[in-house]
Amino acid sequence: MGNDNSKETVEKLLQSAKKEFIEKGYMKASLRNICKDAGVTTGALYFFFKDKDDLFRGVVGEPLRQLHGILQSHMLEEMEELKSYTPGMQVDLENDKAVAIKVIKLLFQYKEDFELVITGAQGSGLENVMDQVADQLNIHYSTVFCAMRGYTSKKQMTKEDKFIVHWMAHDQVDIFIHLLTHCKNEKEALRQFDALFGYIIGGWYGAIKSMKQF
Amino acid sequence: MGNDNSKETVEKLLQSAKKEFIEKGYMKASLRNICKDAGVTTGALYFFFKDKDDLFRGVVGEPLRQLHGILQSHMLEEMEELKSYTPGMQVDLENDKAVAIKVIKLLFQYKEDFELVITGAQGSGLENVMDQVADQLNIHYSTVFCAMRGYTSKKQMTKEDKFIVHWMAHDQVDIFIHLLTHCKNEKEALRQFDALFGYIIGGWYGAIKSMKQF
Amino acid sequence: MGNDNSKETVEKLLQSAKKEFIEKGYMKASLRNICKDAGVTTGALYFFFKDKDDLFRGVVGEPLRQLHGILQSHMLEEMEELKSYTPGMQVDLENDKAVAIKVIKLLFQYKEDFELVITGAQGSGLENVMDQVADQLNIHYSTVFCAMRGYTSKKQMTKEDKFIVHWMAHDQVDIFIHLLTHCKNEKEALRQFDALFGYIIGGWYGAIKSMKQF
Amino acid sequence: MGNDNSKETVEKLLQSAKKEFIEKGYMKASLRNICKDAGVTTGALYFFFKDKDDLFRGVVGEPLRQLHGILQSHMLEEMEELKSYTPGMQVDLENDKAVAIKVIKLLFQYKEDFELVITGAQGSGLENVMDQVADQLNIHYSTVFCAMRGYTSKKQMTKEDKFIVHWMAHDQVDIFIHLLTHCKNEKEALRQFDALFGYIIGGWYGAIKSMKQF
DNA sequence: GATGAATGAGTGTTCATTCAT
DNA sequence: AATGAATGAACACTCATTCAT
Repeated sequence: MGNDNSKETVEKLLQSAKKEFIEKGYMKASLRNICKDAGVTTGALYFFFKDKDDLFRGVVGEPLRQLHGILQSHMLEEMEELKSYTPGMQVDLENDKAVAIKVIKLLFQYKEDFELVITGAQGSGLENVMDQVADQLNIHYSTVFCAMRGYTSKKQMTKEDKFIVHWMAHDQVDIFIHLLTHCKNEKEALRQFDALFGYIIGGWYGAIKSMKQF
Repeated sequence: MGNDNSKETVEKLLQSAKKEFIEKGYMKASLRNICKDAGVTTGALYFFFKDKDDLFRGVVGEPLRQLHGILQSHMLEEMEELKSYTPGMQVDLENDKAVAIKVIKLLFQYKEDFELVITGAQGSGLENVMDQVADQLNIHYSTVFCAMRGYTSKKQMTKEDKFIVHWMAHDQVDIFIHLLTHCKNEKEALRQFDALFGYIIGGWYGAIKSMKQF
Repeated sequence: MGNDNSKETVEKLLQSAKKEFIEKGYMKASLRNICKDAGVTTGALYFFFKDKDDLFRGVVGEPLRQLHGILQSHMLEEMEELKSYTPGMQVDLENDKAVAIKVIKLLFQYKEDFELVITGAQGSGLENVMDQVADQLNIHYSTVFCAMRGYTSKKQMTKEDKFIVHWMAHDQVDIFIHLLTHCKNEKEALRQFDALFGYIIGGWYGAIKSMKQF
Repeated sequence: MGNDNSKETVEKLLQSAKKEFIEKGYMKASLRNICKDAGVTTGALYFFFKDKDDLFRGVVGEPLRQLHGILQSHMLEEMEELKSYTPGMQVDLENDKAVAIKVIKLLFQYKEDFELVITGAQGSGLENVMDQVADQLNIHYSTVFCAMRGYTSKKQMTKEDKFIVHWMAHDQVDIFIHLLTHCKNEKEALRQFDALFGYIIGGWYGAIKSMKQF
């Protein structure tokens, strides 16, 4: 079947590619260097990957898919819960915290890959992928925000509401990135996350308090 | 002196460079295109600018210098004030707010340039310049933090203290960036800043509250 | 025997190849594309065909062989007839016309294939195949020409004789090509052929008349 | 000014390019080979020529422009003449012959270049340029044809008229090509052209005679 | 102050073909 | 009869930079 060799080749290629992408970033990375390092010709690379972008996705795609999965399933759950939501009910932020912890664990499991996506994806098709995560979170936070305010539809959100929620979504992402890039391991990140979670909650109430219409 | 012509040439070059850098980002920008657009040969460019990086600095250097200046002088003032600081005194956050407003005004005065630095500097020597701003702010916030806590030396800061202060510095920068990229003009930015300032203050207290040793 | 599968594979390959060759021409056609379209690996292609050129011949070989056959058998007949030829005898051009009609019918029967040979064979071993047809016709027309002139041997032909005969052979081929590429079907081609046959006959006499030695 | 060197470089490049294009045809020609042969780097080539196609035009463009010029000015003259045309007047075919002779002279002046265009342009932007010449001639011959027939407008032409005129235009081009590729010099070509001119005139009348509506 | 020419290394990508299995 | 993997050379083209004039 030639299965052994082929898997090995792909694996080598992915390893060499990761090394090069991390070192130089997507744009400056050289496919020739990658192939040379993998001990393979460029033709072989193109047998397994459509193009440079596809190779990049080969390196970081799986972790991203998992991240997407966690967030997606969390949001589906939430949809279920909100069906039985009645105004005045307490919105459970602990659930959010649990998800965040899951995310942090994933981030550190694939530390190199996520760092690569964050700092080295420019020029690739994934250069805005973290913004997409922020957009996903934006939807989530909008829902929570409306629930807290007793809005029955997102259409009731004012421009200012939307702005602060959007900011929060972005900031949530930045917190994850900050933890990933400033903590040496998962354990430390989880410890620091407590304060950061306090920060974002405090921030939220602080922002709302300073908005006139309350 | 031929001063007229030379200034014109430099000006044209800077304009064309800005256009190209904004459109393509530092790395993908082509000096050839810039020269063609400026109606000038590459040799002329290299008479005025050392290399690609120097040209980039020529485009965004001045706004960055002004930003740096605002922050620097603010911090020098602060140093003066803190000399006469005695524990128990109220730390004036309103001063911070005033500086932030100055910064926002500057950001919108040179909107294109700062956006360029934020999104298109990768590959240039300025790719980390916003991190340097965060580092500057980090020093500032450390000082304030210590004052609030009654520390007499930064050496009294715990690891956790340092972490949250570092985060705040980064987040402050992100707030500026968020305002710049999400508000259509200075006026709107200043309006939204209120809530965001509330956010960061609230965040601060929220973070501190959640830290055990308090 | 596995005969069924193999025939299917070859058939698919030939179909896909024809599509690709027509679309891109011999040189720009990609064996990879052909195999992908045929749902087969390149190895399979190379089991049935020696190389790219052989594949091209696989597509257009049969029609070309038939064309060659028609012309060949026509020329053999002619050889027979000319054995019983005596000077002064009328040379029968109607026979030529009959052959031409056979050719036109064949051309339209395999319209795509012949168009492919005519416009897309460059780079392949068949790029000059229509010139070879012209050379075949050249022999034929030389014979007819000599008969008309009362020459007993082709050696009696002058340089000018040879030139005009050669031209006629080429032009005959061009007429076929013109009909193939400018008429939408066999029926229209046969109708237009009448005028074109008139043209070539008129041309012949016109050419001869303008040659001094007559 | 560097004028001397630059002109030399371009000249060398064009010479090497012509050699390579003639030998291999447009598609198979290698820019690398051309540069190597010219003793120049590929970058230098791209300083003078936009791309491969531009280089090809650099080689054969001038002759083509002259050919176009001859035909164009001839057709403008004709337009003038036809203004004073009255039905029944003799249409002067001698003028056509004079133009043809001019063309033949041009063809042999730039023999290599025209042969290149005819046989090696496939894949370049000039691959259909001889068809465009035929189209130019088509307009011309339509005019002459209508004059001969006493038509007052081209709209009176039947489908068959158009077909035969179109064929003649193509055949006229083929005659030029045939002379170029089968005669060793201008002198021989001009001599053979007489017979060929007789051929085309004879062909014309032969075609018309065989069309029913006369 | 500025030109125009040239460098030389580099880019991602594609190709027909081969061959062990 | 056919696969899947790999080769290795080639491709057109772009780049920042240099330098004599």
